Amino acid sequence: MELQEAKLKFIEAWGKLGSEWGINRTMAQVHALLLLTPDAITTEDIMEKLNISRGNTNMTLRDLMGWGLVEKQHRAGERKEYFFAEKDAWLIARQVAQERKKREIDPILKLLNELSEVKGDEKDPEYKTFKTSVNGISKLTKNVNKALGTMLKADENWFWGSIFKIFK
Amino acid sequence: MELQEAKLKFIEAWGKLGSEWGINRTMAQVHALLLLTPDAITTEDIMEKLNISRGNTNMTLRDLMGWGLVEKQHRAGERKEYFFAEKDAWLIARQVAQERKKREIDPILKLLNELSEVKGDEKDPEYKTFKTSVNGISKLTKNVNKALGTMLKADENWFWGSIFKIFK
DNA sequence: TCAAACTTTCAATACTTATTGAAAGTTTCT
DNA sequence: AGAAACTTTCAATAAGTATTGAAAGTTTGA
Repeated sequence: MELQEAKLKFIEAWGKLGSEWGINRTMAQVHALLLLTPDAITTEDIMEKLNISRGNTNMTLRDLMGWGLVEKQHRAGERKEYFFAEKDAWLIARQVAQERKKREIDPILKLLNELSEVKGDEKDPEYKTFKTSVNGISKLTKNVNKALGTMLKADENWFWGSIFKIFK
Repeated sequence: MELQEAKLKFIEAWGKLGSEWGINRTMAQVHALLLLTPDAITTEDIMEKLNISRGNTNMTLRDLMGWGLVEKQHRAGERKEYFFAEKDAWLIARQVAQERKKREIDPILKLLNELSEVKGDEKDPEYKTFKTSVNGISKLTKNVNKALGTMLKADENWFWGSIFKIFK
């Protein structure tokens, strides 16, 4: 496979994966492009390579910066802004996990806690089922969340060492 | 909070969470309803409670059965079909993880392997960056996938014991 | 202060995905 | 075989998301 073909395939696949996991396809593709590009590039470059509009490119870059996946670069004597992505896979995973934890897991946990408090008649099957389901999900989510929190605080070496040595 | 209000909130939140993670909102809501319902219920019941059409209900139930989250129940002397959901949080998480691994992670891993094979000039920065990014993502994905695979095979007790005791 | 160079915004529009509902299909009973 | 009871399909449509592009905004240097 040619390098150029491989790059296109990667960008396409990354976009698809993103959309399957609730991340805007364009956002994933711009990210992929920046991952594969050695130096920082301009909005113009991105528009051209991915065939997307200026507006879309601008908003997507803003989102990516919001996720901490992309940074701006100013160059002395130049008016244009340049963008580049962090290329370390572990740091990328960390940022994405952190962002989704904050935006999605934390709110649902808050609700699950409230729902766990709901009182009712222990003899009522509706109540018993509600409690069983909510408590089970709540407990599991809390544990997953705790694990995620620990990983987010941890550094790369700890992660590769402690976690993956469990799995052969 | 009242039980009925709590149930509605749970269904709504579950639907939202689902859609944020690329799972059809209705599918997540039907699943939530079944989780909260002690006994098996009919298509008609679901249509009524969630205000959705017969067609939508039917297709959603089919999907849920495809994910192994819901089962059909036949009752002697009855023509109608009844549906119910597995209520154990761990089993649910397992099924969802298994399904997404198969549909989404396995294909991307296959591609990453192919992309890792691409040869090029080690002095070309484009090639070097491509290699670094793809290899990093590939390695991380492989490890996560391996971990997931082990967990899927493992039983509940192993999971709660071995994994979560790492995190305080 | 002006205007060129560049960035940001957002209403309009295109695209994607979900949903409806009625017709077609199936099963079961008499 | 016929018809009632129920399920499935799928073309049409609605709803939800993403994208465009041109106008407005900003910054910089002469």
